[in-house]
Parts: sequence; structure tokens; C-alpha cells
Amino acid sequence: MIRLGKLTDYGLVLMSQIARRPAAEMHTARDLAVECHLPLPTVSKLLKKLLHSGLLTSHRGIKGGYNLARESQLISLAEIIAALEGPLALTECSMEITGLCDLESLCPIKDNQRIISQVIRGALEKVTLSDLIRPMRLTAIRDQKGNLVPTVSVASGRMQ
Amino acid sequence: MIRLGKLTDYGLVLMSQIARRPAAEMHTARDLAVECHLPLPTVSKLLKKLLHSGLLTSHRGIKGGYNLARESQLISLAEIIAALEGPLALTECSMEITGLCDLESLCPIKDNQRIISQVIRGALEKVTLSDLIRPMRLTAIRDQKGNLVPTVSVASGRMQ
DNA sequence: ATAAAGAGTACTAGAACAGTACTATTTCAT
DNA sequence: ATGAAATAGTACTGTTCTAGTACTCTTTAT
Repeated sequence: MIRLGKLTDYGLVLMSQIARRPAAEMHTARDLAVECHLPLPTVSKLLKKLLHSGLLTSHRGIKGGYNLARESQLISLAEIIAALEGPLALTECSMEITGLCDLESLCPIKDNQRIISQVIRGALEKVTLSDLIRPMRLTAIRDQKGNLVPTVSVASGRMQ
Repeated sequence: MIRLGKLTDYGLVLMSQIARRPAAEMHTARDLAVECHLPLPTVSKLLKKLLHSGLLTSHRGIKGGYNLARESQLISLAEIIAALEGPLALTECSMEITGLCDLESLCPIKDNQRIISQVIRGALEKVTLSDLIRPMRLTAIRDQKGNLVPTVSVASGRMQ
């Protein structure tokens, strides 16, 4: 079951906002709430989740706040989403992967859900937080059938 | 807002089941329900949706049934999912793409949701129904950080 | 000591999904 | 012609889960 809810979107907005500022700066939940136009309790809750997943560091007390645990280029969208939505439906199968699929064994998939999760996950692994905050170029190409296919290309030239 | 619910999964199972059989065969909702172990009313509802989206053809009356509207290689997962979940959150931006982004104009994205939708959509566009029914090879590679990254490679050698 | 910030828990209202039932319409076979 | 089997369409309902909110405790710098 794959899902990107409103809260996850908020979480991404928050992470982007933190990433946009200099790395040394601390960010309080209150400030982030104002900057992102989100209710404070919601922001608090999200930041806590992101903290527990190891994507943020926190400092308590006055002059406290949150900051990125790693550089933004090292944080993938898949990680952020997993932190907020729970493991991206790769629960059971990822267990098997470590044991079986490393050996290129054939996987008798009956659940399509797994394939799809992995395709999506693969795509999200490739996009990092830093890709999200820099302006991206949106191009539309036509496939062999003549349909418009939107393509997201990052400034660095990497293709998704 | 991206979501793959239970019903969408059922829909994919149904499409796979139809695609697995010879193209000439007709498939009644009743048969598919039995074969896929799903309740008949649910199957009916899903098939109707898929029909309206142009992914299936139908024939009424006794000896009626459903069939694929196109060959399975020409039906992408994105299409099936869009048929069952509604347009994959690419509502507004895809409109703009036709006009602006074709010209490689810079897109001042404030909603991350759009980027993500497009990344995911791009990934799902590449996988077809025929990819889904043939056995796939699941491999796990390690990235530069040492994390396991599951990768789905199709028998044809195409990479996702 | 105090004020400001994060940490943790619990509760509530609302929406959306999933499932079901019922009826009409079409078509082939007898 | 008639009946059976199939799709087509609509409406309803219960349950689950999300989103939002409130309150209290702990930590830390001034």
C-alpha cells in the first residue's frame, strides 16, 4: 500500500525549507511553521518523526532547534517518505531480497504490489533533497505513441 | 496526493490475469472473480472502470465478457493506476507542460508534490502489463553508502 | 529562577475507502 | 419468442484511518 498523504507533503516542505538555509543555522518548530504556513502542532509532530528516523538532529532548551543530520545531497526522497509514511511497502520482500535475491534467484511474484513498490522506490532513491530545492527543468518529450511524457531533469544533468 | 489502494491492486491482478491468457479468449467477471479469489461485485466495479478508461473492451449478453483493448506491451502501469485512482496528481502541472515546458522554460516549483508525482509517473510509464506477468528478476545492489537497493530488471534486459 | 524550546501522550472529528445490494439492459441459445 | 447469462448503472452503509488539536513533561541558556 503506497500512499503520499498531505502530512508527508508538509514534511517534504519542511525538509526543503531547512535545506535551503545555511547548514549552521538552527530551525525552531515555531519558525518553520510560520515560514511554511503550517500549524505549529503539525510541524512539531512531523519534525519529531523525522528526528526519530535519523534525518534531523535536535537541540533542546532555549536556542534549541532542528537541523539536517546529513547534507541534503545525501538524503533521498525515499528516506523522507519512508520516515513519514512508514516503510514503503517493502516490508516482507526486502527481507527476502537480502537472503535470496542477492543470489539472483527467480522470484515467483504473485503480488504486483511488490514490483510496483520497488519501481517507485527505485525512482525515489535517485532524487535527493538537494535536487528538490534547486530549480528543476521540466521537459516534455513525446514517446513512440505520440503521447506527452513529462520528464524531470535536474540541473546537474542527471535524468530521472 | 498519490495513493495505491487495495482496489487498485485488485485491478492490477485482474489485468494480469486477462493478459496471461490467449488474446482471443473472453473473460467474464464471474470467472475472473473465481480465478483471482475476489468478490464478484468488486471485480465488476473494477472492470467497469477499466472499460471506461479504454483499457478493456466488453461484449454484453451470454457469451459476453471482457478483453484487453490493446496488447499487454502497450499498456503501462501508469495507465492502469490512473484509471483506478484517478489522474496521478498530474492535473494542473501537465496542463502547463504542454504550453510552457515544451520550450524548456524554467519551472518555479513550490510544490514538491509535483516533482514527486512526475518522478513516480515516469517510473510507472516504463513498466508495462506484459512486464508484470512475465517472471522478473529481483536483484539487490549496494549503493555508494552501502545500503541495499532493490532493483527490478525485466527479462528483456530493460532496467527500471 | 525563568523563559523558551523540544518530547511525549492521548483524544476527536471527519473523510474516504471498501464492500454490498439492487435493478436495468443487452445478447445468445433453445 | 422466450429465457438465461452476462454487462451496465446507481445508491447505500460501515469501518478504517488520517489529520488536526490539546495538554503536560523535560531540557537548556540566560
